[in-house]
Amino acid sequence: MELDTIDRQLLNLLQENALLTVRELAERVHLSITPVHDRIKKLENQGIIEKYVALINRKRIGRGMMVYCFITLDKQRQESFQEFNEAIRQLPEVLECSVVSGNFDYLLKVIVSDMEAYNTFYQSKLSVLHSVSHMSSSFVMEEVKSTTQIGL
Amino acid sequence: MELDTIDRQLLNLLQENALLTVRELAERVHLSITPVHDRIKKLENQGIIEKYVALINRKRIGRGMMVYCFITLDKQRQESFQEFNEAIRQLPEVLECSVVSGNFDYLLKVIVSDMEAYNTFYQSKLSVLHSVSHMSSSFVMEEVKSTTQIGL
DNA sequence: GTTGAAACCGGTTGTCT
DNA sequence: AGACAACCGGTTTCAAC
Repeated sequence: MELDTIDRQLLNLLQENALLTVRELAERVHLSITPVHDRIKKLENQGIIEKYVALINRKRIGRGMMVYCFITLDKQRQESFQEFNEAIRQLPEVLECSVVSGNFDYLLKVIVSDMEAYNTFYQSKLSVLHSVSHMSSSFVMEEVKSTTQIGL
Repeated sequence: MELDTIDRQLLNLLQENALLTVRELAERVHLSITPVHDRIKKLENQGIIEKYVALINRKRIGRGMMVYCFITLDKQRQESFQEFNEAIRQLPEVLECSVVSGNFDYLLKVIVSDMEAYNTFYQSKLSVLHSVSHMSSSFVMEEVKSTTQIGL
C-alpha cells in the first residue's frame, strides 16, 4: 500500500509523459522491465493512477478565455447544493468546481472562446440556476503556471 | 488548420482516454486506421495535442488538502511580478497560478497533505516572497467537478 | 479517403534465478 | 522480487486503388 522511492519516481515520470515505454521507465529507475511493469499495473489497480489523458492547448482550439467564478447560494432551501452541483456537472464550460470556505460557497474554473461566449454562458446557464444568490467573475489575464503534476 | 467534426471527435476521445488504440478510434469515428493515424499526428505536430499524461488520485498519495490562495502584490516595485512568477513556478505545491482581474492579483491552486503542511508552505514559501503584500486562503471542502476535458 | 501487407516495436506472460 | 525470452498485438509506413 505504501509508495516507495521507485513508485514515486514512476508516478513523476508518468505524470510528465504517459507515453514513456516500460523500457525507458525501467532505465530511468534502474530496474528491469518486469518489476516496472508490475508496479505500474499495481498503481493502476489501486486507483492511484486514475487515467491517461491527452492534454490539449485551449488557445489553439479557440478557447482563449478562462474565468474564475465565485458563487454564493441562497441557503434558504435545503436542496440548493445538490441541485446546483448536479447542474454544474452538466456544463462543459466548467472544468473545475469546488465548495470552498470563505466569503463565497463555490469557486468555478470556466473556459470559453471569448467575452461574448462568457456573457452568454453567464446569463443563460449560470444566473438561470434558482439557487444562485450572488456571483462574481475574475478573468485570467496570464497563466503563470498550469500543470497536472503533483510533485512527489 | 481548421478542425472538422472528425478532429473534434478524436480530441474528445483522447481527452477522455489517451490509451485508445488507433483501431478503436477509427471505429468510433467511422473511418479506417490510416486517416485517423494521420489526423492524430497532425494534431500533435500542430501543438493542439500538447502532451499525454497520467492523472493520479491526490487523496490516495496523501495530498488530501487543496487550497485556493488569493494574493495581492506590492506594486511599488516594477520587477515584482517577474520575481513572483519565477518563484511560484519553482513551488511544486502550486499546480496552477494565474494573474487575474478583480480584487487581487493572483489566484493559486495549491495541493498539500494537511493543514500543518499548508501552514508550513504558507509561512516559509509564500509569505516569504518580498513582493507579496496581502494573502488570503480558501480551503476546498468538496470537489464537485474536476476535469481536464475541454468539451468540443 | 480505403484496403492490405510488411517491418518494427512495445506490452504481456511464463519461467527462471 | 528481479531478469530473461517468447508471443501477441499495436503502431507505422508503404503501395495500390
